[in-house]
Amino acid sequence: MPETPSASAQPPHRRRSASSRRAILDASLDLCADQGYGPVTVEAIAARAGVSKKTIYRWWPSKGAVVLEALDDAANPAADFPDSGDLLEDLVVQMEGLVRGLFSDRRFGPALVGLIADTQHDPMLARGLVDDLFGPRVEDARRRLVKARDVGQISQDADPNLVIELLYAPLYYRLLLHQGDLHDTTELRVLIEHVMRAVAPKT
Amino acid sequence: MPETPSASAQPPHRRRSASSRRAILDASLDLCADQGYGPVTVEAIAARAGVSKKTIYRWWPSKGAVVLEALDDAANPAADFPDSGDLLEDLVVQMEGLVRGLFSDRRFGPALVGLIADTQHDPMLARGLVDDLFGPRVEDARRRLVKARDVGQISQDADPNLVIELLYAPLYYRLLLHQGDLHDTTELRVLIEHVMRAVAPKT
Amino acid sequence: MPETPSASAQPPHRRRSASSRRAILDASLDLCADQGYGPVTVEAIAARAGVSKKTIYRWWPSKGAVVLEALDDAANPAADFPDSGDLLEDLVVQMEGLVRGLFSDRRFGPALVGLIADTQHDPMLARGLVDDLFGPRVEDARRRLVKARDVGQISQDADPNLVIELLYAPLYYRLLLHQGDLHDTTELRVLIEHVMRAVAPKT
Amino acid sequence: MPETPSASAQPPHRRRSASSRRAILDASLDLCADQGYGPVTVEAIAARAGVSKKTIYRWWPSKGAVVLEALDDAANPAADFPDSGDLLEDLVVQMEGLVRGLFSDRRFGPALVGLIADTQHDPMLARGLVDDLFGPRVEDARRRLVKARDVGQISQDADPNLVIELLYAPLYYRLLLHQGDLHDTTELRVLIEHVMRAVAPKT
DNA sequence: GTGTAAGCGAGACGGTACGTCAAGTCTTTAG
DNA sequence: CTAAAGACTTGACGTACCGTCTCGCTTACAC
Repeated sequence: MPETPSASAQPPHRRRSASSRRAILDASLDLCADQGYGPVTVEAIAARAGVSKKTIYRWWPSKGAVVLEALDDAANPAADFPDSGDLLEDLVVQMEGLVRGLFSDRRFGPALVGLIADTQHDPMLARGLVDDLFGPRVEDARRRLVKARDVGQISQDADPNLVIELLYAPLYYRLLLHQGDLHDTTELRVLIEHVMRAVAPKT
Repeated sequence: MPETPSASAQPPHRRRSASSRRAILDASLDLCADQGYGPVTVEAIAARAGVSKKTIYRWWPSKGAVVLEALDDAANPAADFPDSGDLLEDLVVQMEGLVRGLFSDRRFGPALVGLIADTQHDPMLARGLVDDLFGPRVEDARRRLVKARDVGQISQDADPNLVIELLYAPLYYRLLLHQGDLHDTTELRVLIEHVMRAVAPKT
Repeated sequence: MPETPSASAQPPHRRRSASSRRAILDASLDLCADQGYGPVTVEAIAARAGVSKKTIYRWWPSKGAVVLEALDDAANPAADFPDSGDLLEDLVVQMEGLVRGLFSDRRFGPALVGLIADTQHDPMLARGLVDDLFGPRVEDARRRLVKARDVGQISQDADPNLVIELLYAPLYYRLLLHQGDLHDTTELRVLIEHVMRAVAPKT
Repeated sequence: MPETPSASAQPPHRRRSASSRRAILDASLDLCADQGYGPVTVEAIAARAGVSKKTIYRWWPSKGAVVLEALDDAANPAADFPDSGDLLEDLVVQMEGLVRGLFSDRRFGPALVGLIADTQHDPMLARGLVDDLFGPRVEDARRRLVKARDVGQISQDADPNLVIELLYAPLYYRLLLHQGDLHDTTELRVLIEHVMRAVAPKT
């Protein structure tokens, strides 16, 4: 019997410092909160994290990549899409959580906006943003909507992707142009109700 | 009243060069088209416009202000919101024009996205963007929607501002995240129809 | 009749700052005196001169070029080779001055030694050192020796270049290997007398 | 007393790798030959020797110390000063050997020059250079000259140290300033003859 | 008409940050 | 315990732009 039968050895990096990584990710979001994304520099992240620039450049290609990983890392815990059976209430709950993160936590909103801007001239970063940060979360929402459609809560014709855009795009629109609005839950509920009306099942 | 007889109170600069201004605005958009907004520098704008940096800094406080004025300048001609009486068709026409500008003309989309990003750490620029570029155009749309509501084409309860967001936010959402999609007019029409259904007048 | 007939206009740089140049040259020698040539950095020169690094790199290709110009600049005043008719006394006077500069002024010796070292991997700098710094001074000495030979003070067979090496090489030898010796004038005179004996005219 | 029975009191390091040492010394001279002393780095030496940087730093304090040991090691075999009774011919033979090493072997000249430069800000290295590399060889020469003086081949007044400087300083002078000259044996013989004339015994 | 003062091109300047390189230290893994 | 591998902090490298600041030149206005 061969030892370690299915074990495949792949030590890609040897001994990367977990504490440095943590400090860098934390520092990057803290600085975004303080000054906004734009003025943040790799130099400043390194200084605040108590880390050398080289260590940052060893593991990330750019400031954007650091912030992206930091956001992904920070957002992970709040991942799962609720599923109580009541689509409208589930959407309210999920989007309220998102809004809280984007608008209230000064660490997330500015960071995300700046990141989006950087993707305009950094295709790799754009890939990362869409695939790693937005992708899984959009997929969660899509699954929830497909399920709702299957049980007849929304119209058979409704395109989940379009619904997602109708729901979430206004959030980002406000985040970008009126940084800090939409604290009001009522407003959010009104938005969702409108979208639900647009895709209501045909009687 | 003979005060300020012939003075029309606008001699702010006495001998500003119109040709330099043109060259600068053109150069800024051209460079945005070539490389995206981020990598564009005042230095490069000056060089391409055949102008000294000093001349740029004399009239604009930052690269963002230049690009903002350039966009405003370029977008002005295509301003007026159509009003044929048929709201849906008017929206289709107007939004198709907008989409064409944002997605097809490589000079506008990237410039606008980068501009939005810069507003995150430049409040003056944010004011300028909302007041000068978006403001008048949103107001046009709002007026058209109020009129449609008055004649009963959409529900009395419908909030024009919310409708505007439902319509336009998805455009910007795609512009930012999937730079280049939504060439398809059909897709655009589907979006508008959904929103119209959300605010359809109650029978 | 043409005005300013032979005047040729050639403004190579426009408005180079003389005060920055002075500050940079002074700072470079001061730092050499403090720490020796090796540890001196362009960064430190810039900081001490109150000047930006860019200003240094605009006018000089390397630290070595700065120090070379600084040395040349500082040594210029003491240029002329004495000529009293008495070769031996002239040599004593001239070499004493040189020794004083190289061994006593902490700014010159270390700077020169480090410069020589850098020439080993910088051919441009080597050219500059030989042509600009050593060249004119060696030529002065050569002329004095040729004159002495013409009037029969040294042998007709004596090669001025060899005499120069016999005289000056020991100085540099000590400078490099026993940094700081040879304060003693007597010792210097003994050296010169030996060399004079080697090239004494044949009776 | 049976303590430390066969110990000959030299276990400073218990298991130093002789092959690593050889590889490091060789690599350091090879790199000096390729690029000159200045640009050589400990990193590059380690890489070329197939050795970790730590191993170099464990046994040597600096790049200079490595190169010094490498030079000493390489030069040792050719050490002994010839003594045929004819001082002039002995000098020619010895100095020709030296010149061959310094000027013809691209490994030695540049390495030595760079080393000398480093001594200007590294007193320990200066000690090592004078004591280990130059010291024994100068002492050899001094002994030969004292012997020549004792048998009346040179003047009783001649200071061996001064003679050494008159002979060897021009070599280093040329090595430093005209890297690569003096291949010509005739020139060398002329130099020696001049010095001999300077210290010829009085009638 | 002719100063004269502004706009203008050019570009040097003091800075900040870039992304890279090497120094010298330290830790982990293998022998 | 030594050695390789290589991650780490530090600090300088040489470059790119920033935004400010003279320079002369041209040019439109006010005398």
